Amino acid sequence: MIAIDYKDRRPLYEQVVERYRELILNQVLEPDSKLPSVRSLAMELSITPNTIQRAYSELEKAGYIYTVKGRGNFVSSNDSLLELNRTQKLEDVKTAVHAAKSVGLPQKIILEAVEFIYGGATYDTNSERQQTV
Amino acid sequence: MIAIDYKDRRPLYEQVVERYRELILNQVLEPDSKLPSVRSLAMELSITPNTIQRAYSELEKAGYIYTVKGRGNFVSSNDSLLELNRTQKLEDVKTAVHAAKSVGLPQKIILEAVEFIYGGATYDTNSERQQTV
DNA sequence: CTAAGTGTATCAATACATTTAATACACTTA
DNA sequence: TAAGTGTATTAAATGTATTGATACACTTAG
Repeated sequence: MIAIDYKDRRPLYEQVVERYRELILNQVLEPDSKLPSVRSLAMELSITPNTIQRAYSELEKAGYIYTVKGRGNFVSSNDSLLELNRTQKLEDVKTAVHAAKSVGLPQKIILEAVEFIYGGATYDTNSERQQTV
Repeated sequence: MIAIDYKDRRPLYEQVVERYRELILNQVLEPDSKLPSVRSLAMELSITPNTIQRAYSELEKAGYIYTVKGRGNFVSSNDSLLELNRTQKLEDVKTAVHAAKSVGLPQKIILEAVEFIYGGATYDTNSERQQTV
């Protein structure tokens, strides 16, 4: 399900946190579904269980998962986190657009890119198309 | 001109690189203008000259500045770097928009944000307004 | 109940990158 | 010549990540 990138300068535990954070926020993993056990994921990634434990404890502290001793770790259903993720994603767009404007990229280019990504050619609201998540 | 953020987890030298990179790419610093000397900037930021030296050598290696022994470090004029920066900024926008779409944000919201940032209400090309860099 | 699988908590040791500190040397300019 | 510049080197201190090895408590399956 996930992989470690040794070219990535970030710590291993942080990479694990990041991967699962995305999987959960993008609702690839359903609420209450079980994560791999500390030891099994450690085996799979060929790293020590301690590192996985650290990743899981961070995920739990941030509210992405909940832990049941003796049973395992499970995806928590947290609507506020999902909503926070949405607003964060919009902020990211704004930040990127600001940066693009600051280097002189014309508005037209940006608009074209947005339209292309959303697959439409009009500015209508009813752009409810199928999403290839 | 620049500042160190000790809450930032990244290394000091990398922060210095990042700040000057932006100043140069956004053309706040003109080509051939002189950067602070290794020792003076170290004094100003209350860190060791070694760290500044490392930052400057990275900036030079990447082509953002050039060095003259005994004289100092100067901003280099590198059009390809500026162009690369523009395309990178556009890529950043696309990446952010993709992420926004993937969490269900409607196209309309994105378009409104872009229009607001560019200060216009129309979709015309001639949106050559003054930029508050 | 027992065994296996689970999370949790420690500790020691190692490895690595960052940063500091202290020099020393070569070059340029006033 | 003196002061300011970049450059190079070495040593030490620091923080963090990671590993390895245990040990303990809990839950589930048999």
